[in-house]
Amino acid sequence: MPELPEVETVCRTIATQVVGHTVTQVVIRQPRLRWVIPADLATLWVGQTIQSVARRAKYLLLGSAGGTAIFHLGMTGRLRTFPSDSTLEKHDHVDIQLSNQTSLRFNDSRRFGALLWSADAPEQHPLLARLGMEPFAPIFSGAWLYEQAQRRSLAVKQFIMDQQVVVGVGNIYASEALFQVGIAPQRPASTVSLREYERLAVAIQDILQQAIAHGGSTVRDFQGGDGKAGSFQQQLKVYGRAQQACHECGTLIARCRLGQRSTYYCPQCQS
DNA sequence: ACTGGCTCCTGAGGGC
DNA sequence: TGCCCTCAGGAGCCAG
Repeated sequence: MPELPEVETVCRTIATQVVGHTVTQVVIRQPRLRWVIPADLATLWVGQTIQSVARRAKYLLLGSAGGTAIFHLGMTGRLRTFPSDSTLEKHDHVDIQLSNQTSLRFNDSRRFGALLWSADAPEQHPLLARLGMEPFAPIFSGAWLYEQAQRRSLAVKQFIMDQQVVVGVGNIYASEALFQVGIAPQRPASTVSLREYERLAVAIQDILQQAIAHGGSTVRDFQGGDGKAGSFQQQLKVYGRAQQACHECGTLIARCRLGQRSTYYCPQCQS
């Protein structure tokens, strides 16, 4: 699925393709995404010139004078430009036709994605207002994680996946980052030391950087703009490796569920 | 104020 | 070959 690195890539790519162009028509074939696309979105958007494309967490923000369109790619969402007359494919739910004869097309087989509209400053939209820190923000640090973790009894893996704490750490990366620093995923967040959070913060950034370098991580669903699956999955040390030998110590990788999510760890290396 | 469980959806993969 | 069942997951929402 699109993780933070992939969303950033999509953001940069479409920015070069849509900024400065005017929306001439919005075709909605399937309005029922994670939330129903607002009925007045097409009316509000048509005639607007896209002035900016930005990312906040995994949300993509297409700004114009009259408001901001907010996309989320969910797990299987893809957002690409095509010539306006190009052939439709299955799950092509929305087309934003632009004045340069291209169409920004949203395809999402599982429909966990979203397309919403914000008339006001998008950062005040309910979905964005309470988001946590960007992992590459200069002030993101172990000290900050440590501070946030006090009085939090939930598992540290769920804590770093909490979008109100730090954004963009998905299920795969959470398991991998915790393995990298030797912290057991089920430990209550408040029991992790400052020193450990300092290493964990670095590991989160490191894992995300690696994923970018390898073109994404998705085990099953993600395909990059070139249609190739990302290769980062081959770098995974624990995710999806239940009952296989740990690369570090040979102990069998364990699997458990935390917050309804598959969680992988080495019982020997992580404590 | 937190936490855990539920929910949306389709497609992959396994068993037979 | 095909059918059916299970599982996967981002993350907001809500009940406890």
